[in-house]
Amino acid sequence: MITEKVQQVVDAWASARGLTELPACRLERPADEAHGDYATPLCLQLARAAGKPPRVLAEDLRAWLVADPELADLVEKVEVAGPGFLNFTLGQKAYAKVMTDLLAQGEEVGRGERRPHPRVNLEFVSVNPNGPLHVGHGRYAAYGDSLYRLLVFSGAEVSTEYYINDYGRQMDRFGRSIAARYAQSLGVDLPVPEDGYFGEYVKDIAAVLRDEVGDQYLPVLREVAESLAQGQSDAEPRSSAVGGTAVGAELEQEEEAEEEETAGLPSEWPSDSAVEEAVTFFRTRGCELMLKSIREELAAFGVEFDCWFSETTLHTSGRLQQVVERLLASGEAYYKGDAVWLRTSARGDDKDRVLIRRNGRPTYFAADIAYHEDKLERGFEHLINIWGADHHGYVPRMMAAVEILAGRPGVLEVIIGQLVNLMEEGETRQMSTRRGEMVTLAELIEAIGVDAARFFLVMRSHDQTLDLDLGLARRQSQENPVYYVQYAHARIASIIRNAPPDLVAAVGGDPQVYASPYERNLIKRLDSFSWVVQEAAARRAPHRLAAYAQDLAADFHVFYKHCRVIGAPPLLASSRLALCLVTKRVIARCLDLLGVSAPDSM
RNA sequence: GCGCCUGUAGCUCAGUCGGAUAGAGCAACGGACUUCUAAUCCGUGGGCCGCAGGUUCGAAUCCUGCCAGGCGCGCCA
Repeated sequence: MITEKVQQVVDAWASARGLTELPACRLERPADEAHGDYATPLCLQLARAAGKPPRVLAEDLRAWLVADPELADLVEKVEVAGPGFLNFTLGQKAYAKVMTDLLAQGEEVGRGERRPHPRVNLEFVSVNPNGPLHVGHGRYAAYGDSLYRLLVFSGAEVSTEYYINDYGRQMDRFGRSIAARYAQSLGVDLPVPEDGYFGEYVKDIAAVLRDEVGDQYLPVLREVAESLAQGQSDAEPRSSAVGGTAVGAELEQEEEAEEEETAGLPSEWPSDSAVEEAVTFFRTRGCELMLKSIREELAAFGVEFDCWFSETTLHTSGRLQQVVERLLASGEAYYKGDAVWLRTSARGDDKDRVLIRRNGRPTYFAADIAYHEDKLERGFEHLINIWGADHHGYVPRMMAAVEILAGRPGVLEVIIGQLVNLMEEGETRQMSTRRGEMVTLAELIEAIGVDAARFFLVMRSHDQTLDLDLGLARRQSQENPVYYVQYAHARIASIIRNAPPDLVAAVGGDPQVYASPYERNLIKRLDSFSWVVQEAAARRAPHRLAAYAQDLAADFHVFYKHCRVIGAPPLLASSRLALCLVTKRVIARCLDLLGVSAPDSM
């Protein structure tokens, strides 16, 4: 509030002095209390352009600020300090005014003005439906969902989306793995393919499908098993690559690196129509079941999506072929060496990329282009994708592709989240969906609960790799800062419960008195909430909300220690209760934006 | 080799796109419950902001080079 007022006067002053190129007049909270409640280095920044010493500018501006009657009412004094800082000390009225303003905003305190444009599409998680969510995915789920809530609260129009990679060889392997477990459970020794999925969850899916179809697919799989037994002499074990730890990363992708392209099913399995049909069944149903479980797990984690988009539909609807044809027609794509390429190198990529392979099959990239075209056609004006750091090499080509589709740059924004480093009692632990070695999100939630897990996963910058030691997390969950914040909320709820009804009813109607530094610090913190929201949204940095919530809780706990509410003289009591009420609302909002509950008692 | 991210207290990390004496939590030590919830509060100790230059009134922040760690660089998905 003070910031806006000061900005007005500064603008007037600047235009009167003929100063343009004005940097934003930031009011900072100085570390040293001797420097007032707020300070700005504006004049230092302006000195060069103005051709005057900063202190001279500051004195001049100070005169303007002091002369403004409205500002003079709020600010006790303005001082020129140091090399040219302007320090503001707030007066009594400023605190009452801020509080009146915050109270009037009710539950919506801090919410930004609604901006219907640009319509934003936010895609995140998008885990392949061939295994359970692990904690790495959990980080993107927590981050993406908090970002979504934050963007909406800051005023943006946002829709969330999960892209289902339910097409391609990865899914075939998944289907064959389920088929093998299905056969095994019925007494047929059909081994899981070497490039298949070995996790226990595959057996669970197989058991469900066995209940669904009985032994319907057993004969055909028995034939497969016999055929494999005959020709197994040339099978050689593939070395098991061990990559980094993996969060959005799927190790299986590395392991297939040198593999030959094959059109249909992998070579070991006979490729007749009956086998294909069986595999299709297990793949399709397995994918559905896996997706269902992923969906339920995310919902339990507090994460829901507006749209679940299937990659397969891009292939079956013809959209993929159509977009490639359009790109060829416009000259953005071309034939070379029997393959179709896209001119991404003309738009910042290292080289052009293949859309349609020599063998006629489209690349994953081509499907992604069709997908993003679909997003644009659905009316989205800004596309945000959250990817793991292991996909950052893919960014330039996708940016180029969307630039071509949209006809202008800047439509696609890719946020790269760093990975989660899994540790077990200090030892690095490798993860692989294929081998079924992972710490699942469900495990983490079971160990420390949704609130602590979400807070932990989102409280650090997404640009920072995150170390997670499950054993340590379990032991230290009581130290999770989320409880510190929640406790402040519960304490306030308790005060409100214990307060006389007439006191609660009177809140907001009284003139307010805030004289102590504990009350004033809390008010200043609350006053900055809307700025924090806008800043966190603009920088795609929900972790700032976590930091803010901790600061706010700390300010409250100190206030609580020193300032009694119930039993204080009536005017003071209602003023303080108002402060409690606003604090409670802001804490609850912060926690909600982080997907964390705000309990009334602990 | 090239590209992206990171390097801040013993540990985990903030640091408001260049501001005043670099912050918090945990860990260590010492205090505070007869009062609205002690999951709290108060105090103490702890730092070549990876290293070296540069830009300027001013650098953890911007630029260059180096060092270290993570990730990536397919007609894989």
